[in-house]
Amino acid sequence: MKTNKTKHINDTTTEVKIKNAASIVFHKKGFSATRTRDIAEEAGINLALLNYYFRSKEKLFDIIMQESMQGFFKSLKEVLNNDKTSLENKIETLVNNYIDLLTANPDIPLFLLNELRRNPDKLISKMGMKEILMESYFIKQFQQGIKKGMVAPFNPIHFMMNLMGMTIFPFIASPVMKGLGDLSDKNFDELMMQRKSLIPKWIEAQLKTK
Amino acid sequence: MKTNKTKHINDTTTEVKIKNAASIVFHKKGFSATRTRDIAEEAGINLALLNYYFRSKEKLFDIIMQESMQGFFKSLKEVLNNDKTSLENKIETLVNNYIDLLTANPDIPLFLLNELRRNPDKLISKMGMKEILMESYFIKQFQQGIKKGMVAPFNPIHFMMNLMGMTIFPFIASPVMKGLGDLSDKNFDELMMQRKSLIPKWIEAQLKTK
DNA sequence: CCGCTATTTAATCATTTGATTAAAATAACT
DNA sequence: AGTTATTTTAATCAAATGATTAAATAGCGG
Repeated sequence: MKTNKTKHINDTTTEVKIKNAASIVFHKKGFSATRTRDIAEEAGINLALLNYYFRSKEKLFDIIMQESMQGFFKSLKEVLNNDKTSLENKIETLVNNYIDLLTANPDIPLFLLNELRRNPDKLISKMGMKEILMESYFIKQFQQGIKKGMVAPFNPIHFMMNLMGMTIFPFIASPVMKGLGDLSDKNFDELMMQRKSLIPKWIEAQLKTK
Repeated sequence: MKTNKTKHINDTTTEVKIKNAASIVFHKKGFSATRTRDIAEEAGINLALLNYYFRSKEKLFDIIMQESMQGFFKSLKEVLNNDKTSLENKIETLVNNYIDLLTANPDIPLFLLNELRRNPDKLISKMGMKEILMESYFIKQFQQGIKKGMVAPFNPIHFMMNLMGMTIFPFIASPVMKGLGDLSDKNFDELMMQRKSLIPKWIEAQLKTK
């Protein structure tokens, strides 16, 4: 089998080339619309190689999905659980991180959300979603804020919906937004940069609104 | 051809049955993942009928897409252009309308956004997106608000991103939200009902935030 | 009832597409 | 160089799938 890695001293392994290609194509077209041949072409390899390295389209997809998912939620996990930063700082950091991430990879959220709908339970529970938020240091700070009267008492999931909605949605709906606002790609990116500082202010105004 | 409708005195026309079925299946699975056979089965008709009434899968899809799109933006158009309602009232009405619409049809936004990415230009320009917002009565009110100092001076597209983000995104990302917040379907719907009154308040707080 | 048209069906095609296989090429190692 | 293991290729398969065709059925005016 493929135990020996010393073969490819040059460049990247064929396996990695395939994974990178698969990532690009899957992200852009989703599972059903991508042909294994598309991936092979993108990777510059023969179709059979794909089935040689990964047993099937499904298997390859699962790997890409898993990694994309982890990549996406890694930042969320880390920031929410940092016990050295304030609530305000967490908001700023999250917004900044995600706007940067999505400006560079605008296809990821729609990809994830689509494929999550295909089988919600498996991936959601596997990622330990519940723990990410509800058992985070952030939640403690949020509750504290409520107790002290600094934060209006509402379900923290509303907060996440607002933060993610304002941050992520514009990327998902970018064609609509560009259409509505008559924006060029450059205009759009500029607006998103502005939002790095705007969204935290808006969120903080919300937190105090009762 | 199919000029005579007197045949089907009962129930709905076969053509309508197919369209309804297509709408359901396309909304749920998207273009690539739906098989024409799925639609035929859902409609309770023979596969060949689908190609008899609509010449191809593409043609049928284009019709469904067109109607879904119009259905979705109808409310937006009307509300934004109503010259008898206040800014605040428009916000409330939009949030209420869309939360009701999406509670009943949660699959629509992801469907639209997916297929919009497949060919943005055609549909966006066809819908007259630019006019919907930038030439609306709403925009005049928004500018007025800025002049009077009641509204902070930022690009109104930010406002749309926030409104739609906070309203629509939770439905698109419902599996994630349910996971993060450990919510049952019922819990989720209850939260969304709460948001009908929360979002307008948050938006108004944002409008004043500078 | 007859003849005509619209509708519906069953059977079949042609293409696409995921997967496999056997052979060739390449690298690794002695 | 010779031998073995690994990687890559070309050719092919089988199933899925969109589409077509020709025949059957049903409604309707005369």
